Amino acid sequence: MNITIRQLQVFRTAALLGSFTRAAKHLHLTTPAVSKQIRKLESECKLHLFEQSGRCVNLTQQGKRLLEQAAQVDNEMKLLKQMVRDESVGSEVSFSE
Amino acid sequence: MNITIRQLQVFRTAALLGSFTRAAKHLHLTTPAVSKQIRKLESECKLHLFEQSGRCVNLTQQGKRLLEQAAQVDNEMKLLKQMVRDESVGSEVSFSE
DNA sequence: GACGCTTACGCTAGTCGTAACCATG
DNA sequence: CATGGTTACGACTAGCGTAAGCGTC
Repeated sequence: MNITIRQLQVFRTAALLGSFTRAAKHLHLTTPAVSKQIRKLESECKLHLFEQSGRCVNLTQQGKRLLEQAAQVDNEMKLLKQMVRDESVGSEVSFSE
Repeated sequence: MNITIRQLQVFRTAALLGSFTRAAKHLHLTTPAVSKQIRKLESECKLHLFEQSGRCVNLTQQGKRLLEQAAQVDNEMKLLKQMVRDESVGSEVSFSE
């Protein structure tokens, strides 16, 4: 069970946008990259996250639950990065990113 | 600013055990691996995390603050993994890990 | 036939271990 | 001189892009 922040980030984007292609554009990636990250996450979790109905993808029930929890993790991670940013401003030159 | 779960995990272990070598043993890694992860995390955050006093390492003030926030992230991540584990048990065979 | 997800293949970057090095007690 | 952190180097894995394939409208 090796879940990465990156996988959750890609998963969340795809879930919220309802499309791998749109998620890819939003993250400045390609569709295959998104597809593979999702697939890897699914194999790590041993869960079906998306259901392909026609030409668009929808979250499964398990996917929805994971999405909620992933949002929590993402939120804490955002707080951490914000804190890091505040700290580094006080001590040395902060390079814009 | 590309911070990974892995880096935070290694950082937390090293901080709590007060030693890179002990952290390495605890995580089934080698000392250089731990040292490099910490160093990479420091360069990503642009923060000094550890202060080497003699032959043992101690957290700086910034390090202590990061440790607290890292614990929050780790906690949410643990909840996520727990949730995943519960879900996958209900749907298919769960391989022990 | 256009759009969207998937698979195959190659490349680059990240991660780890072994070995050698340096500093401290 | 024993212990602990760092640097150098090589091997392995992961992540991404391009190209080609397949199904749906």
